[in-house]
Amino acid sequence: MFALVDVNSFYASCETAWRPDLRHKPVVVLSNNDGCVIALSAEAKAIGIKRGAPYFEQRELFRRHGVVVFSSNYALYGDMSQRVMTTLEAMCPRVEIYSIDEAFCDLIGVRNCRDLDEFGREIRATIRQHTLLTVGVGIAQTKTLAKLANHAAKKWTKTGGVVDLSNQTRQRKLMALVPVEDVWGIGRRISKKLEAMGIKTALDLCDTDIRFIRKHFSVVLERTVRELRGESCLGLEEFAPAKQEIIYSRSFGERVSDYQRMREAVCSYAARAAEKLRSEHQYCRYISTFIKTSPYAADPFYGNSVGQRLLTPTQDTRDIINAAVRCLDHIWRDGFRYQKAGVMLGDFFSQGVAQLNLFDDNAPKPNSAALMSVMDTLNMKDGKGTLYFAGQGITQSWQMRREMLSPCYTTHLADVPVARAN
DNA sequence: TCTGGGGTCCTAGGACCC
DNA sequence: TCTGGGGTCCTAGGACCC
Repeated sequence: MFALVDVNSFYASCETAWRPDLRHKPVVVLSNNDGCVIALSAEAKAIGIKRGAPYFEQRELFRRHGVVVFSSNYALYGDMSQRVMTTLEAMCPRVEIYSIDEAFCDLIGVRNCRDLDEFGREIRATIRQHTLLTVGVGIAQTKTLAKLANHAAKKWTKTGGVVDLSNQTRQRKLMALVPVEDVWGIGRRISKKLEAMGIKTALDLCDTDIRFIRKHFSVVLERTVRELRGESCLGLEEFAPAKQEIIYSRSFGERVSDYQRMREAVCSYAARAAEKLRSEHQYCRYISTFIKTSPYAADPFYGNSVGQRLLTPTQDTRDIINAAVRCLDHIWRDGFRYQKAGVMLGDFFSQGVAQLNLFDDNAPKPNSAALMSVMDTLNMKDGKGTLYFAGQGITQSWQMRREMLSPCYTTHLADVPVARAN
């Protein structure tokens, strides 16, 4: 038995938790670079603002309705997330953190001594008490059904935010009401195809012959159908498997047209990616760089990527910057207004030296581990960027926009204003 | 003027081997 | 007239998730 617990309007709720004056007001949070809307409070949803819509298109609507707008503040959301997960881990024997705002809980054991619905309500009350955040709880035999139950808990307020869907008659009753595109694992493309086949509700999908699904779709959808029928195919993954790749990419605050500035950005992104790699205790052998212009702009599109395989796995920022810049030099073209770049690391090893190679012009550097550890320690201590490489540049005019950033209430207390004039 | 970022899994197709 | 079969590995691209 699984419970899916997720926070309502997570990013927006993190912002209002620290601003009681904003309760019951329409609040939205923007993506990086203040690009589009990624989170909305209930009041903002009621106005008809859409998730994913570009900010600049809706600015007028926001102004008319007095919508309060925030840039995303991941330092705050990450810390609030940890508080929610810690509470869950104290209440449930096994927890899988599925994303920044949701977790699956294993209810085996709990089921023997507690009423599940009542337990769900206790989770909800405790998290609210600890964090001021409100969660929805869905309970069922499979992850996909638990997701469905959670969906129902959010949609129908009279459930009080908790739905126990372990009863099969209730499962079928609910599935008949849920459009197939709302099922976990069914995206836009597959729901279109299913609807064209006359499969419109979750119940239609549940009752479709498994051989038919297998013939027209992949094993992924087959699993979803089995899970809707109560056959558990996806287990609880309490310990996250090691990552297979690490990506660092950002849109630029303003378009980049000259090579020097692009090189600065790529060096910085490479350094960030290398930092993440070391925090995962991994070494990589594959490094790639991509750059692209805006797909929405009227001017001709250019996007390209190229990768390079090293002879020896590394976690040294200098190696990674070198490789990323060599890749950039392969794909750079003058005369475009670039919107975004990124650096990807792959082909991971848990130890550095696989085998020393006679022909490696990029051989392991002496004292590399000590140098990297000094850099990481310094940079962790006082936010980011105390110590950096010359190639990353000083002015960094390509940095992303975050014009409506809230204070990092829980992690950098010095930033929090005592009183706010407004 | 202005449209996010970071991941995973699966499949098809090509290269290569015997 | 007629030109095999089976396997692995790798990569790119599609689809999905939050």
